[in-house]
Amino acid sequence: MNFPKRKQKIIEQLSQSGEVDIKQLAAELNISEITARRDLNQLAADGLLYRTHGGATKVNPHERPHSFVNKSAQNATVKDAICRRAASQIHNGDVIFMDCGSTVFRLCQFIKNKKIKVITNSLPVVYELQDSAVSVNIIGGELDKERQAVHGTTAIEHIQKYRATKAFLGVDGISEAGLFANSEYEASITTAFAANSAFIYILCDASKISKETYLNFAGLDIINAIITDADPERLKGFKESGVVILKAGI
Amino acid sequence: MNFPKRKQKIIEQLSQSGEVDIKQLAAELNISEITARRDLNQLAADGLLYRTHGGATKVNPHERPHSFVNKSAQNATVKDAICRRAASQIHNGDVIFMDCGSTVFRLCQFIKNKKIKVITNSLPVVYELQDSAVSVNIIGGELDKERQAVHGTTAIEHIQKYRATKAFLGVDGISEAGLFANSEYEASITTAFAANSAFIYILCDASKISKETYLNFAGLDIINAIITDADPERLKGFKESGVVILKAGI
DNA sequence: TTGATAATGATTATTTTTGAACGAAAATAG
DNA sequence: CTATTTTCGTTCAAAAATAATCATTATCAA
Repeated sequence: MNFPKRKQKIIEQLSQSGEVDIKQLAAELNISEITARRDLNQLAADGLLYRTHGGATKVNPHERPHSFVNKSAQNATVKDAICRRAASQIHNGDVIFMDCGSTVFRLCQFIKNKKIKVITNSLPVVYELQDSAVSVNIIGGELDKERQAVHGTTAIEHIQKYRATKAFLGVDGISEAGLFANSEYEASITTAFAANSAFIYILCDASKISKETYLNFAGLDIINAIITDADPERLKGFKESGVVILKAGI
Repeated sequence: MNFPKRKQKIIEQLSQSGEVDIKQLAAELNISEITARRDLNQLAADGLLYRTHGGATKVNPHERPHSFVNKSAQNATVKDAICRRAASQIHNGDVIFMDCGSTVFRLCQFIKNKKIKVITNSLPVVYELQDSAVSVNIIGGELDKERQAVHGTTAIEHIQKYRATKAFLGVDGISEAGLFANSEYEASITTAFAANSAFIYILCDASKISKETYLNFAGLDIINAIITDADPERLKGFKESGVVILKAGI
């Protein structure tokens, strides 16, 4: 039996019973445990299930099936690890900026009970923090329906009125040359956030490291730290810019 | 049984009975007390419950995300009739203000296909117009979670930057003495909308007519028209202020 | 056939999870 | 207020699961 066939069986059983077990899966599909594990890992990487110790469970049977949540399902485990690390940096009383990246979005679940203020241009973040202890400040301006976020000159002016203790931002790419974005809009928002925050964290998974794409809108000097799952070896060059590297344990 | 599975059980029991006990949990899930304790600690760290000595309690006794929807569903037919009339006043190219009232919210469904710009402080309106032809501009500022709307000085400043052709606003009461609101916040937002719009409509069902409540924040002179299902006889006195009465046919 | 590539399995080292023990802290009873 | 009981956190060890590495097998094209 090949992988696509097995994948189908796994998904099927998962949707029925809600969970699968490595041992039982190996026996049932007549494969070794290591292969069963590899299968589950691959499916988890595609966001089709949540990996657990010894097996897997369905993706969020409890959470609201809102269009917001879907986009961020890719690489959920890696992103969650990064966000858990990020959340440990946030303490009661903080005022934080959050931008509209899918990684940053997953930070919401870990800060719901903190007594902090969040200033954001991301609708999914607003929605997610609606029933939480967090005080939310929405950045005003034109709504970009594609990205479900606010942008434009009004948004920039709004940001400039506020000062945050910490900013948690995503990028499309980052290298020793600095930060990269796929659009001017994202770049200007990120720059504004960075200029008005005391400490700036970049959240990015390994795929963004050393990736140079479209617009190099700022140098590494405007940020203070990078939280990532990537091997610190790959980030050695970054340290010369005084950027702190925080490794997220998966 | 692994952690995600246990987590699910714990949350489930918590939402039912409101509290869990370490000993009972350990016996029920067939785990040691120390593991039960660790589970509760982790869930508490993620803000999913409150840790107590010997157990845990629910974190959010008030489930209120439906309150807005419920309120908006009351008198639905009447409100829809009012909104249908209001929608007939809106044409392509208009720039309109919409506030956070439950009546105004129902206007969304009638304008989804119009090529207009909507400027609003209401989150439900934003969500509702997400997949529509309408270009949305969100007013920035502090989020009032109770009313799911933005308010505060930043919001007022934001409104003052824009000019609308028409404004569609709700009130808590209206009489010959003018407009009434239940809070300063709503009053200041309504005033700001009115001051920056060329033509101001008030949407209100019969129950609001001649109702004087709490704060009389403005006279009838700041508005141009009232769209209502009420008998025009009851509104005779209003016409002396130059206000147009538009009767909504049920 | 032959070589290259991908999938699978086996082995080992590492990590995670779990439970037990014990002193410290908190709640309760007297 | 003190003593007792309960609960908590920490440390340590065992067991399970995992990741990493290497070997084997299967597949496919030249």
